[in-house]
Amino acid sequence: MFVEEGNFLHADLDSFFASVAQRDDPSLRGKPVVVGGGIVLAASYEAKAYGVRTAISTRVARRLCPDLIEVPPTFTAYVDASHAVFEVFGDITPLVEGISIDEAFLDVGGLRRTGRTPSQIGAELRRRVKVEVGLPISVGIAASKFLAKIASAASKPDGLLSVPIGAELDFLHPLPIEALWGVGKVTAGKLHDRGIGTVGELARLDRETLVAIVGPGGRHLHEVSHARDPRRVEVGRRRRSIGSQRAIGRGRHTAEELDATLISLVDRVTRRLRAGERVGRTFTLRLRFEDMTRATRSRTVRRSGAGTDAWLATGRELLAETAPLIADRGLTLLGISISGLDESDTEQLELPFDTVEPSRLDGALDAVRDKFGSASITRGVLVGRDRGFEAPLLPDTPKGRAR
DNA sequence: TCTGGGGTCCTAGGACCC
DNA sequence: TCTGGGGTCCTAGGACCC
Repeated sequence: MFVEEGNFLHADLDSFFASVAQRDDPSLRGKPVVVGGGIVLAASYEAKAYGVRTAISTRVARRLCPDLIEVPPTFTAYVDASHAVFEVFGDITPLVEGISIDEAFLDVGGLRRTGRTPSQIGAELRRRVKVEVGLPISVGIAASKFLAKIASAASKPDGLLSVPIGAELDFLHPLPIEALWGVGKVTAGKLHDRGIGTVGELARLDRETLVAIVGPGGRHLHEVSHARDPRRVEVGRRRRSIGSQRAIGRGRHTAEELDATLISLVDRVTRRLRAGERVGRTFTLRLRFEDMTRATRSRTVRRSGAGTDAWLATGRELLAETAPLIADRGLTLLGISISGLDESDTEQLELPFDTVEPSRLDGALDAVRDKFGSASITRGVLVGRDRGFEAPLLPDTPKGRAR
C-alpha cells in the first residue's frame, strides 16, 4: 500500500543540553541528569521519568528524584554541537529554516526526484546526526510546518513520525489543545473554562466564537485546528533583536549598582552587535519587580548604531525615567534588548550643511562623492539634524546625474 | 473651516517558545 | 520553591502625514 507523505520535516534534538552532557561523559549515560544552575535547563529522559521538567527549580527536581545528577551548562559545547547538526541538515537540503539552537524545519519536496520518500530522508537524517554528532534527534513529517512540529513532539524520544496526507485530522483532533504551538497557560485556561480539552473540540467551534474566547489569536488557532497552515520554509532568517538580562535579587539596589549592571548589559549586547556586523535602531529597557510585574520602556533613534557609548546614554535616560517605578515596586531584574536590526554595511558622513533642502541634493551628492568616490556609493539617506528631514541619496549613474 | 479615511511609525504590554 | 536567559510575534493606541 502506498502512503503519500508531506514535504515538511521538523527535526528536534532530544533534551539537547542533557544529551550533550551524556555524550561527553559516558558515566552519565542511562542516568537521571539535569543541566542547570538553580533551575532546570534540560532533563534527560531518565530524569523526566521521575517528573523532572524544564524550568522547575533544581531543589524541586532533587526532591522528585533523589539520585539526580546535576551538571552545569557548557554553552560553547552546545553551539558546536548545533553547528555540526545544522551542517547535516544543510547537506540534505538547502531549504533549512532554523528555529532555535536545537530545531529546524526542512523542505524535502525537491528531493522527490532522488526516489527517496520523506520518511527515508528523515531516517537518514536521524542516522547521520547519531553517527556524526552523537546525539539523538526526533523527526516529524507532514504536509505543513505546524503539523510536522507536532509530529516530532509526538515521536519523542528518539523517534520518527510521519502524518500521511489525508490523515491529518485523525492525528490532530484527539490531541490535547496544549499540543498546539501557541497555546500556553493563559489560552489553555480560557479554553478549559469552556470545557474544551482536545483539538477536535476546538475545531468544532466556529471562528467568531473562538475569537470571542481567546482574542484575535483565535483566528490562527481556528486555521491550524483544521490542519490549515500555508507557511513555507523560510531560508536565511536573521535575528531581529539581541538582548541580555540579569536577575539581581530582592532588596535595595543603589543607583551605582544599577548603573554598573546597565553598563555590563550594554557592553555585552553591543559587542554581539558588532561581532555580527549588525546595527540597531530601538533600545528597550526591561524591568521586573518584586511582585513579578513587568514594565518596558523603549526609545527609537534616527541613526542605527552598535556603539557602546551611544546606547549606554540611551539606556541611562530610560533607567532614569523609571526611577519612580523602581522606588515603588522594587527591582528584581534588569534587561535590555536592541531591535530594528540591520546590516552595518553603511558608512555615515557628517555633511557641512546647515540646512538641507531637496534643491540642494546635487550639492550634497557632490560632497559625498568627494569623500567616498562615486564608485563606492550604492545607496544612502540624508538626514537633517534640526527638523528630522530625510531625503533619498541615489547612486551615481553612468551619466553622472542623480536626483 | 470642518471633516473623514488610510497608512506608517513608535511605544507598551502580553503571550508564548526553547 | 519564590521562579534564568534568550528570543518571536501580536495587538492596541497615539502621533503624524496625505
